[in-house]
Order: sequence, then C-alpha cells, then structure tokens
Amino acid sequence: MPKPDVGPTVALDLRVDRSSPVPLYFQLSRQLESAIEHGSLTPGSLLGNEIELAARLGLSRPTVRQAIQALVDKGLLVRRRGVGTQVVHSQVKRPLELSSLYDDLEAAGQRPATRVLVNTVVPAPAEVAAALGVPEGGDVHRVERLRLAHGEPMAYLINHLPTGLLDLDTDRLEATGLYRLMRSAGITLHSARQAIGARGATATEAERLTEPEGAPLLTMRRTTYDDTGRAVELGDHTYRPSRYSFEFQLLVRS
Amino acid sequence: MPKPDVGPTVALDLRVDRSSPVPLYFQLSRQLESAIEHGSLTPGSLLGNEIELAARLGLSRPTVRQAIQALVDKGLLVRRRGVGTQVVHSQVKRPLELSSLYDDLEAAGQRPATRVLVNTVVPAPAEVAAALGVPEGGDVHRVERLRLAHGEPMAYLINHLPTGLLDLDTDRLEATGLYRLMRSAGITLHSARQAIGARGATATEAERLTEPEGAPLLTMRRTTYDDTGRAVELGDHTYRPSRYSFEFQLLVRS
DNA sequence: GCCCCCAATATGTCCGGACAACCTGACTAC
DNA sequence: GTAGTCAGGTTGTCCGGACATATTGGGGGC
Repeated sequence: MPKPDVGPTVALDLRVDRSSPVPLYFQLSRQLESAIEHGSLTPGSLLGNEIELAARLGLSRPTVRQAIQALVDKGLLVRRRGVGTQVVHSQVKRPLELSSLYDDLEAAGQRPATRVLVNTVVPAPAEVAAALGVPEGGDVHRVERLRLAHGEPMAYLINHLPTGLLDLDTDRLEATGLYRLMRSAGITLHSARQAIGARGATATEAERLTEPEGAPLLTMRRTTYDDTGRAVELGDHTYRPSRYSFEFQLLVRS
Repeated sequence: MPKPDVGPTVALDLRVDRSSPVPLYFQLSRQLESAIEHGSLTPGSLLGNEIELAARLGLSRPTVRQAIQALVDKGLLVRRRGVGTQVVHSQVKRPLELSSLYDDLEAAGQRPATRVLVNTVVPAPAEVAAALGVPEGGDVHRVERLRLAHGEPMAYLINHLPTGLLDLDTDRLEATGLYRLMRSAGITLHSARQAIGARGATATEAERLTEPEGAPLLTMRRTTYDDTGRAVELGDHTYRPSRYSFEFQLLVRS
C-alpha cells in the first residue's frame, strides 16, 4: 500500500469583504478555487486546518467549512479526517453541465452559426406527447435547425416544445441558442434526462449534414425539465462524429 | 408568468435514533429520500418549515438543513426562500455515476459475461503513457475483453493500467468487473474524464462484435483517477449501438 | 529492535441562537 | 379598481462552542 503523499502546507493571501452582499463563504470559495486554478495552490498541498484558517480570516469555522465543502463537492479538494484538506492532483475540468451546444461552441471560440430549417406548430406525435406530458395530437412547437461551425455542418437539431412557454422567433433562434432563449424568458432549467447513442445516417440526415447515407452519427435525445418539474423541451440531435464528441468529467459521490 | 403550484404540506412519520452511529442528518436524509421514492411525499408537496421540523424531531435546525441540503444536491428537493421546500415533480433517476458496464448490466438483470481476450504487460504507447502519467515505453497492463449479454457480444473493452496497483487475474476478470476489482484492492475511485463519440467499425472490431465492417459504433474513452489524483486506468471501449446507449440524468448546478 | 499504546491533530457532527433577504397575501390609499 | 405598502412566514447566512472520531507519529514496554 503506497503511502499517500502529502504536500506542503501553503500560506495564501485571502481576504473577505464584509460589506459586500456576496456571502462570505462564497467569497472564500471563489478565492480558493481561483488559487487552485492559477496554480498558487498546487496539487497535493495541504490547505491548513480549518480552525486556524477561520481565525486568520476573522470567520467562524462553519463558514470556512461551507466554503471548503463547496469545492469538495466540485471535486477540487479532498478532506481526510486526521490529516487535513488537500488539493487533488488531477486537473478537474467542469463536470458535465446542462449546457447547450451553442454555448459549448462559443466557449471553444468556434463562432457557431444556426440555420433554422423548420419553425412551426404541429400536432404532437405520441412519443413527443409522452415526453412533454401534453395530450397526444395537441399543439407543440417543432423546430429543426442546422448548427454550423466554420461554415461546416456540425449537427442537425430537432426540438419539440410545449406551446405558450416561449415565443420562438426564427431570427432570435438563429442569433443564439435555445437554452439562452428559455432562460431569458424566465424559465429556470433544473434537470435533464438524456440518452447518447449512435446509428447510421438516414437519407435526410445524410443530406443535411453532407455525409454519405449510412455514415456513423452520434445521437442524443434529451428531455429538459424546469424547477417545477414541467418538461420544457425534447431534443433529438444528431452530430457528425468527426466534428463533435461529448466530453465531460464524472465525480464519484461518496 | 404561471403561478408556481404549491402542493399540500405533508405530515410524515419521521424518527431518528440517537444511539446509532449513523449521523443524524444522514438518517433523516435517507428517510426523506425513501418517502419521496415510495410516494409518501408526492411531487409538489411542501416539506414543512425547517424550524418546526427540527423541533418535532428534537434536532437542531442546522442538522435538519444538512439533511435537506443533501437531497437538494441530488435534485430531489427545491428550496424557495420565503416559500418553503418542495418535492420536484419530475422523477429523478440517478445522475450519471462512475459505474462499470458490468454493474450496469447486472443491475438491469442481464447476467453479463466477460471473455478476456488479452491480459498482458506491454510497453506503454505514447498516448497511453500520457494519459496514465507513466514513462513512455514503461510497463503497463493491457487487457482486452469482450462483454456479452445473453450470449451476444455487446462491447469490446480495451484497458491500460499502471503496473503494481493491482494483480489482474484472468479468472477474476471474467467473474466480475474491473472497477469492482479495483475497489476491493483498496483503490478509492474519485473522478474520471470521458469522451463519447461514434465511428465506423474497424476490421478487428467488426469481427469481435459480429458486426459488418464500417458499421456505426459508439465509442468511449475514459481516464479514471483515484482520490490522490493518480490515473489508475485508461479505457477505450466500443459498443454496439443497437445493444447499448448511455443514459443519465443531469442537474443544473445553481 | 520490535510492537503496542497514547497523545496530538485534524476533520465530522451537532447544538442554540441571531439577523438578513425574500416571497406572499392582505390591507390601505389613491 | 389599481397600485403601493406592510406584516408574517420561510429560507439564507453567520456565529461560537462542544464533543466525537479517524489518522499519524513518537515514546515506552517488552
């Protein structure tokens, strides 16, 4: 059994602003996180005990613990009773978020473009009705979009949404992502259930994505819920696997 | 803006055992979770205010809050300041875990079988060395397995592991999953970075999975780290998309 | 020299209280 | 009738303290 390597204890320049409306634990948490990100806190180094840290900052121990716990939940820190709190070695990227393809691309500096192919209201097919919790045959929005990066088709996106939640303006759909539209309409996204698979391209998909028919495609079906538990969106997306893959970080919940 | 529908406040039969070594907040958390799962706490219903709940159970408010917070983090509950805590409507399945295919299949009652095709030590190729953090050309385990369900090939699994962590017995590899072996060897899995994509089957993959060459396959590459940050495993897996897809739940982190 | 026990140290759990911020609904003033 | 105000209720934040428990390393007994 290899002995756990314990790095040095690091002294940091931490400060909190009591006049700020930002919660103290959050201020501390953000400072620690950026210290880790910028390398001031190197992997393996000990954070120093909570009691002393609290005294140094003029905070109570529960407040310091709350700040540290937030980072433990993010997977940046590991606590060991009797040892201390240390920075994990592996570089942790963001865990999988409920993010839109549009935001992902923009964050990667790819200047995404959207072409809206269909934007209409249709009677809900059985599968869509079941996922959205609306009556079969009732009205639902249907949106088909093509997402491009650098002028190349990247994904073909079909979405169904309940009517009355949102007005789906084609111009605005081309200017930004669907999730951003929903958020700005006051919808608080809460959770999503998704399935990722693969299959050969149908004739329609092949044409839209400029791939040969039967070419391997990456598929995702996602149902998104807001914080009241309503289904607010059903997405059926196909991606060109040469252009896109799903990457994310998983944490073990202890 | 639709008014948030607030269900009835529910009275529950909750108890804590102070003589138990199980933390009180955890006892309460588990009881609430099972009440939600069993339907005693219906979606939308209010949990009752924390102060009174604490008084009723003879606990302090921080302890009750800790129990509730755990369920909020799991996405089962939603708190609203000035309103109360209520059960979310959508049925939340488990969020994506760091689980092995073996466990997934077993949980689904599929009686998985494993055929070990290769179990040897090889010099680490550059890509493997970089992912595992070992010298290029140094010794690493290489394991190739075929995972079957109901006698049908389901996935072709290639794994590389650092030497010295684990003794990889072929018989035990066929009897259980790799993650279970690692856990029983005292390795605490902490996080993993994975990428999911798709591509056409190579000749070797096609033969192993009894698919035609070029058939669409679902691919996953995963690097797993233990709680000290060491990379403990690199997996390159290919799945038959007709037999397997990745399904999981995402939560928005607020 | 080896092993066991124990003290020091760190986090884990729990308490009781206080005040702030926010939401809702009812009341009041116009 | 409408809009603004206020009060009550709930969660959010923070404090200071207490004891429990796991880990580690050193000292004492053998």
